Amino acid sequence: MAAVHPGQHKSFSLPPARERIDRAAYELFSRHGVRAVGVDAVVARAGVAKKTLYLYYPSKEKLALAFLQRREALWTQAWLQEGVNRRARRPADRLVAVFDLFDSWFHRSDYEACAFIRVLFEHDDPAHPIRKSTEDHIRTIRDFVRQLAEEARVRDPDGFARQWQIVMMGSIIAAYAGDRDAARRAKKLGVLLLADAGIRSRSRARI
Amino acid sequence: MAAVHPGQHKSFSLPPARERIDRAAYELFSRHGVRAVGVDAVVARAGVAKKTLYLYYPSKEKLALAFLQRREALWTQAWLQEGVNRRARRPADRLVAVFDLFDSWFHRSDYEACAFIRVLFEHDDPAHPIRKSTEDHIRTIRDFVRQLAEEARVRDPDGFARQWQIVMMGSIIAAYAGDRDAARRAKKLGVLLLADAGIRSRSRARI
DNA sequence: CTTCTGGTAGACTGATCGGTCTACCGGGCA
DNA sequence: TGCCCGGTAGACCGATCAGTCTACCAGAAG
Repeated sequence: MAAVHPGQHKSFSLPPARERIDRAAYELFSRHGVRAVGVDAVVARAGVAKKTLYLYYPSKEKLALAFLQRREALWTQAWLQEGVNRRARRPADRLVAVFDLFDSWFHRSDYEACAFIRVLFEHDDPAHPIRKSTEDHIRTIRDFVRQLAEEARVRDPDGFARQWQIVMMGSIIAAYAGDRDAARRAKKLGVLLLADAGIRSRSRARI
Repeated sequence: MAAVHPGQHKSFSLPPARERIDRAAYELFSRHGVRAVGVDAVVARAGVAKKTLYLYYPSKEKLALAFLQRREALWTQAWLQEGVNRRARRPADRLVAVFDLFDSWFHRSDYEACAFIRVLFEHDDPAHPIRKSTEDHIRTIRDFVRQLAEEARVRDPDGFARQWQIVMMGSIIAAYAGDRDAARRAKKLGVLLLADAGIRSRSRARI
């Protein structure tokens, strides 16, 4: 028994098998949802034996929860949060930059919409762990928006963040239903909201 | 062979069996979506033989399309459109009344969110007939909003309607994710939009 | 009376689901 | 050399899926 953690490879990285499973689950669940994708499809895409998947995850549900975690790491944090922080400095401009990011997202040919909303709709039982997890991840996004709102000295940061997120989610649906310019329309709404909150955003003139 | 239309009962009404099927499908598909509900569940709830369902509908897909039609009749027309027309007279006030209706909807204990959005997310293939149908029904709702926007003499009725629908759909998701006051927040957004379009709504003072 | 019709009850098919299990394999290490 | 271990390939299980089929039944019509 060597002094390595269980599940840890000798090269001090995750076993390639597990990483391939996580990646395959991410690609399939992001695009098609959890219900529509069977474990056989995940296993086939990962190029892995079924038993290997069940070595790392005791059930499909746990795999789905891990997928939602990964979605938060890759989408919410690495893409959305780092994206807006890179695009602007002032908090109000960072808020508006959300919709600039959305605009490029909506125009991707493989636009897959929001996995959290998609999986949220797959479970109508409010007590189901997967549903509660999606609500947590949606709340995390709102917390990020509220943080920016506080930095921008908005009057009611919580109410502002909830309104902002309504516009975010609504534009995601609109884009998925065919309106690829939904981000541009959402941006106008955002600028209106900021103006109403007494904040002047630099991006206003650019519309 | 009597002179009655095929499929028509002697009492000049739809056969009770078919009506029970449609009602059962409506209740189940509205709440849980199409994918999550099996035909056996529909049949059981309707108290009908499986063969009877397949007498009226050649496949589950056709049943789902009929359900979406019924949803438009009951939700879009009878509930939403007639509701706002009853609540207000001036077009701008009717627009705002959408969110008053939403508020009572969101606070129902059996709030089921929007079936069109739910079913839209169930099908990622843009060419799938069910997905195209949901997009049609979403467009129908937007047409209704645009009609009101035109009557309210809004500058860009199409753009306005698309923004209005972004707020509508976003609030539906927010409410489903736990924020039961989403309609109140959406109403504020709507009033902002109307004010920006140069329209003064009567409901502004009431917020 | 018989016959036709619209319906019921439910067995059945083949596919697919999540999940388990056996048998095997190859590289590193003692 | 031989063993352990992470992994593969894939058969298998019971449940459920959409959809079909047989057998039966009640009421109205001729």
